[in-house]
Parts: sequence; structure tokens; C-alpha cells
Amino acid sequence: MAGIKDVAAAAGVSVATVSRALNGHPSVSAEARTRVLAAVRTLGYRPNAVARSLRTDQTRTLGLVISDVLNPYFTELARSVEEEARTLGYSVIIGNADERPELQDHHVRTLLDRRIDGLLISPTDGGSPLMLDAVRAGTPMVFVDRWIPGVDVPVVRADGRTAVHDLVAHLHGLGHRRLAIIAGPAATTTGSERVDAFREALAEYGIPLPDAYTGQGDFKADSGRRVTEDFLDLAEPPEVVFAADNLMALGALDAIRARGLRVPEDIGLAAFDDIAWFVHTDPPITAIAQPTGQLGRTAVRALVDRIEGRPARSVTVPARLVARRSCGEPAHAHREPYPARRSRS
Amino acid sequence: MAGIKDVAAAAGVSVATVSRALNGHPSVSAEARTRVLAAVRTLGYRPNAVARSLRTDQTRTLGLVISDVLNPYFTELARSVEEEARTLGYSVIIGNADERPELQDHHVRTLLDRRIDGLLISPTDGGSPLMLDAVRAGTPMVFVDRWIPGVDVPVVRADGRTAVHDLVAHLHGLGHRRLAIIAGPAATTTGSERVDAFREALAEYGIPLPDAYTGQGDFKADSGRRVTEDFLDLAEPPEVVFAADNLMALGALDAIRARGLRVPEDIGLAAFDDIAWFVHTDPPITAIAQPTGQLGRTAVRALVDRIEGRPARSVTVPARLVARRSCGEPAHAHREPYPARRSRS
DNA sequence: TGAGCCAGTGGAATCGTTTACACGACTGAC
DNA sequence: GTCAGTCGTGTAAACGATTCCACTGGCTCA
Repeated sequence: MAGIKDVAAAAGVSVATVSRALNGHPSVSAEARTRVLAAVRTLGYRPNAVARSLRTDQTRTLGLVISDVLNPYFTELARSVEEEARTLGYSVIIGNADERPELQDHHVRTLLDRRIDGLLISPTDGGSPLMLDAVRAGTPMVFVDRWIPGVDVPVVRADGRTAVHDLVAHLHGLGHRRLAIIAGPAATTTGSERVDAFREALAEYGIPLPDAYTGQGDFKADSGRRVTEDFLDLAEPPEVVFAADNLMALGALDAIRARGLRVPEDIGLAAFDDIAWFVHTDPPITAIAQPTGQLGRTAVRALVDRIEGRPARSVTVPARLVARRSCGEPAHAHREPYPARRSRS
Repeated sequence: MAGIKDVAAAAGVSVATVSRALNGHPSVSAEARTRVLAAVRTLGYRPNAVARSLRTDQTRTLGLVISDVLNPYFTELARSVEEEARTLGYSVIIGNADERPELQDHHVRTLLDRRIDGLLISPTDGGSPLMLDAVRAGTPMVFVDRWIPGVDVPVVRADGRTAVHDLVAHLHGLGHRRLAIIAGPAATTTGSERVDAFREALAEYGIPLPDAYTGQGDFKADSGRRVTEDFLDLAEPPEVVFAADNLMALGALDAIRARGLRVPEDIGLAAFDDIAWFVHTDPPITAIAQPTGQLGRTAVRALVDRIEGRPARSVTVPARLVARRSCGEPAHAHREPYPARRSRS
């Protein structure tokens, strides 16, 4: 493969001039520039990004470590992250932690080894020594969706508190009183936060949240199924199950169907995170929607700010309730088609 | 950040010895090795992958360019690819082409610039000059799912021919005769192949496939919606619509619902590519399932074979029909729960 | 005893860029 | 006519690893 030396030879100039011409450095004569460009074209020369990175100590690459690629929420996040990064001239390497801390560490480590310019991460746990070290070492970093308390890193996320309140109000209005939740891992902020918000909202209606009604999930479908089975085995099963993410909702639906029960007649179901398929499930599922694309774009901008020496701020945007029919009675409102924000693809 | 020189100094040996110790080179004394390892530990040294790549001319990185990250099929593919690559000691950089040839080129170019060791690609079109050049230049490459005819690159894919025949037989058995298809882009092999297989299967039953019944989609939801609307506007609309991928099926479902029609009573729906949510849509959707994880793993192994100098073979595995209720009458068979293969996550 | 070999090591070249520095030619001001 | 400044360019030193080659000392074997 042709190197910069070949180009220099072909253009009859030095490698320094080639480099300058290619990088838009001002002091290159028009003539030299055209000769270089011509040589580049005929040789099909492309600069070796590896060598360049070594010299300049920047890779123009962002690392994104997400908790689960199979989760449409993170997929959408990843997509918007890549999109925004690309317009800012960065590539992104995605690592899938699969909700496993050791895998997360693996990815963080290899990303760091590759000298990515910055790290976007949605931590699976409370923070390994490795990650804490990286923060201390000054690696530009931004947390997205989830974060690690007590660590000084900007956080870009959606606040579901209000939406959860709205959900509980909605459920209460439909006459439901026995409400259960399938929680995410307590080690994650989204895991504990959603339960807290739920409990808090219930309290306002004087409804308790007994232990039997808080199942421990791991944000994956299987756990949703398992927890739901436990709920259904209860002497007094809940009237509505609220899954803290969409995959656990899928599992819950599996479990409910496997018993031959019907939603919402026999039991209601709601989920955190809205996805396109929720419109077409039987019945359409009431969910709390995050402005995912916006989160991804904002997070990238924050990270790039940090990388390029500008101050980066934390950002919190509200999530909102999308009431459908999975908790009983036709929703008071808008029958919504395939959500508009997705069609921007 | 500590470099190999610091380690050498701390261990009282030369950088050469450090490098040898770290790379398991045989001729390093046990004593030197332990001193090096100790220094590495205390300094928290990690080799700079960029420098290493420059010198060794290999990045231990694979590029994966897929057509659409939002498509669960490709998401699952990406996941299995990463998984297998990781066990083989490679990282993977994912590029999302979003079904746009110019974006695909962008990703191929930046991946090549980064000197990835090999490229796994599911081409969006018939092959840009860039890609053809890369093949000619000897870049290790493997096509997955889709391929470019006439190019000498191993292909790992599922053959849906038999499954499409099974589908048509299934539909015919249910009494349907007016069958339409939402095709993918003709520039993709999967786009044209699925139509061909469909047409061929119909022919066996003496059923024609008029132009009015073959809509042109682009593998994304919007096109499925649009084409389906056209179908429904026909004087004699089809009895069943077969979408060539799951996103177009989603769009079709949107369009059908928007007219207040019901599946399967008013119109049947089937899709290529099976996803977990198809079990829970209203009604559950009949689909053709590919062994996605297996495809991803096989493709990676083929690519790594090619990279490491072993011969790489093309592999074709069969897809299979999963009959559910979206085309009429309860499927003759197995009510299937959440598919087992997914739970291996 | 001496030649040959081997294990272990260090010095230095190398990978393909970017960029600090030096240099010559020219311009314009005094 | 000299001096300072500018412009365009080239030479060479980085960047941080791997690896070729040469060297030393100890050993074996004839």
C-alpha cells in the first residue's frame, strides 16, 4: 500500500510538504499542492490512521460501552451516538457489556489500550477499580443513561420520575391498587431509581410496595419471565406489573401468556422504555418513553466538548408516559401510529 | 501514561527484554520475567495498541459493516460477531450503513484507514469502486447475509429458498391465492433473491405474481408502510402480504392498522427474519427464521481463517418457516414460547 | 584446550506519520 | 545596500512499540 513517501517521490517534493498539503497547512505553494493532490489521486494514497494516531496522540475515536446491544433502547442510543460522532469527525467503537461487569471491564480496557479519545459509558455496575482509575487518570468520559454516584463525570440521562408518577396516576385512575415492579439490578442507577420513583409515587396514593411485589431482574428478558412467574404464584398476585425495561417486559409477557392469562383483563403490564413494537403487541403496551436520540447526541457533544478542552455539562431531560391499552381500558387519548421520531431514519 | 521505557527502567532491563517478557517470547530468564511483571504491575503499564499496530502491521480488529443497526436481525448478527471475535482475540468496529451506499463507503474507507485486519460486510448495493478495489488489493473480506455477485469473496448466509417454498405451501393450504410481496432493494442479493424464490414457489402452484403485487421496499419500516398502502388501494388487494424483512413487516402492520383492518381476517401478513416480538404481536406473525447467531459466528471464523492464512470457505445454512397465526387459522402446530436460542444470552 | 553452540540480553532500526527547526530566496523598509 | 521578515521547503526527530543482529558468558563435546 502506497505510503506518504511514495506520494512525495511521485510529486517531487518532500514528505513534509505532502503532509502539509494534505492537512491544509497554509504555507504550501499552490503548485506543490496540486502536484501532491495529483500524486495522491493516481496512487490512491490514503494516510495510515495508525501512524497518524501514534504521532498526534489522538485517534479521533470514541468508545461506547453499552449494557446490552440486543436491547432496542441501547441500539437506538448507539445509532444516534454514531451519527452525531460522525458529523463531528469521530468514529465510534461499540462495546457490548451484556450487563456483565467483567465484560464491561474487558471493553473499557481494550478501548483504553487503543487510546480512544473519550469514553461514553452506561455503567453496568457501581464502578470497577479500572474505571475509577480511568476517571482519575483524566480520561475524557461521559455517563449516559446510567451513572456512578460520587464520581465526577458528566451525566446525560432522562429523568423518569415525573413519568413514573404519571404512570401510577394512570394506573390508580384505572382502579388498580396492587402494583408490582420488576426492578433492574440495584447496582445500576436506573435499576434503583425507577423503583424509588415508583415507590414514592405509590406512597402518594397511600399504596404500599411490599417486598413480594418488587422482583429483582437484570434488565434481560429471562429475568422478567422468572420474576413474573413468581408474581403469578402469589396468593394475591398484582393487578399490574411494571417492568423497568422493555426486555423484561417481553419476558413478563412470555410468562403471562404461558399461563394462558390475558393482558390487560387478567393482569396489566407497563414498561420503562418505549419501542416501536409496543404499538403492535397484543395489546399495545403502555410505556415510558425516553428521548433516546436526543440523549445520544447530547452525550456525544458533551464528550467532544470535554475532549477538545471545553467544559462539559451534565444534562437531564424528562421522559414521558405513553398510555396504551395494556393496563386496562382504551387509553383516553391519541391512538398513535409508528412514532414519528423513528421515521427520521 | 507509563510506557515500555518506564517499565524497562523500573525493572532494570532493556525495552527489548520487556517486550519479550510481555509477549511470551521463550528466551527470557525467569528472573527477568518476574522483575518485568512486577514493574508492569506497580506502574499499571498497558501496551499502547496503536504503536504496536504500527510496528506489527496488524490491529487485531475486524470491521463489520451492516445495513441497519435498528434492524434486530443485524443487531443479533452484530452481537454474535463480536462474541466470536472476542473469543478469537479480535475486537470489532461496527459501521452502520443505514442502507445508504455512500454511508457504507464512508465506513469502509475509515475502517481501511484504520488498518483493520479484515472486513465483514453485508453490502447495501452492488459494490462501489472502493469496495471492489479493496477486494482487488487483497483485503481479507467475507460477505455475510448479502453478497456481491461475481466477486471472489467467501459468503456466509442463510438460504431461504426452501423456507419460502414452505411458506407458499402454508399459504396455499390456507386457501390464499392472491399473494403479494414487499421486496427489498433489487441491488441487494437478499432483495432480489427473496422475490425470485417467492415467484418460483408461486409458479409451482400455478399462481402468478403480477407487478401490482410486487412492491419495492428498502428494508426499512416506512417503505413497508407505503407499499402496503398501495396494495390496499388496489381494486383487488392481495389476501396475504409477505414482507422481505421484519422492519417492512412492522411498517405493513402500521398501514393495515391505520385503515382499521385486521390481521389475518382482512389480510394476512408474513415476514422474512424472525424476531422475539413476533410472538407477541397481534396476532403472532408467521416468519422465516434465520440461524442468525450461527451465521455471525461462522462468518467471523471464515474471516479469521482468511486473515491468518488459512483457506476460507463459503457457507450456506437453511432458514426455516415458523408458522404462527398472522395468515389465518391457528398454526397446525407448536405454540412456541420465547425462542430458546435467544435465551443463551 | 579450544571450537562451537546456546541462552539471555541490549542496541538500534523500523513502522508511517507530523512537526520543530533550519535554510535559502525574495521583499520591503530604512 | 543592508537588515529583518516572510514564504516555501526540506531534514530529521519524535511517537511507542517489535524485532533483527551482535554480543557475552557458560557449557558441551571432540
